[in-house]
Amino acid sequence: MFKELTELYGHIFEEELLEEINRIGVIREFTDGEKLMDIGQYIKSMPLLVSGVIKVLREDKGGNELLLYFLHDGDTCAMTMVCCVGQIKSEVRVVAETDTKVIMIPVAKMEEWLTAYQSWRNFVLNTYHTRLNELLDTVDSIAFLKMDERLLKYLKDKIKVTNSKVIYGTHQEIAYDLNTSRVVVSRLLKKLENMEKVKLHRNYIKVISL
DNA sequence: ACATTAATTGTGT
DNA sequence: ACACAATTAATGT
Repeated sequence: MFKELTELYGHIFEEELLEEINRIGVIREFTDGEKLMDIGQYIKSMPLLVSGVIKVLREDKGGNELLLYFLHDGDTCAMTMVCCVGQIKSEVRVVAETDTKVIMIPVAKMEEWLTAYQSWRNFVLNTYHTRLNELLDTVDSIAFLKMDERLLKYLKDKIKVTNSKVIYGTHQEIAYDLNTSRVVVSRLLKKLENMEKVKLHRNYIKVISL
């Protein structure tokens, strides 16, 4: 675990802190589709992503899900940090998008480090900042973009976080993330295929260019 | 290898 | 949005 730790976070945290994370943190693995945390839950530890992709979702009264943003290695959940400090219930659902490995840090420690380590404080503030920007981005996209543009953004994001030109999953799953119907997604994807931007297959999509 | 079935994707209204 | 058609993958024989 220490090797992965230094590779990912070595440039951000000082030696001393890395060692403490190594000592305190617990590795946990989640498989595709597994929930790391759900709406209404209290949070007792915060995850540091080591590998894989996680998505953060919001749910409306009707049970419809909406994708807020993706997280990948080197990220952590900004919501978690706020929630655990205030002992507040989670407002979001967090689901493993691919098989994922995380380091769990107990709340108490993460608060302690906040005052003890400059680099930790910066890290927390930084991720909070970038997450907020991501969030504003998706707010914009929902408010101002039409479905076809939202889908495009979704595909781009997914390529970025997974580092792969191939997107696995069904049209239905994409529809859930975007909170629309499967038919709409299928039609738009078909258009993109005709424009030679993607190649469609059952259960996966190859991206040619966006 | 073939037939059957289930799941995913495509299309017209 | 719905219904149905077409296609593909998975499974059993």
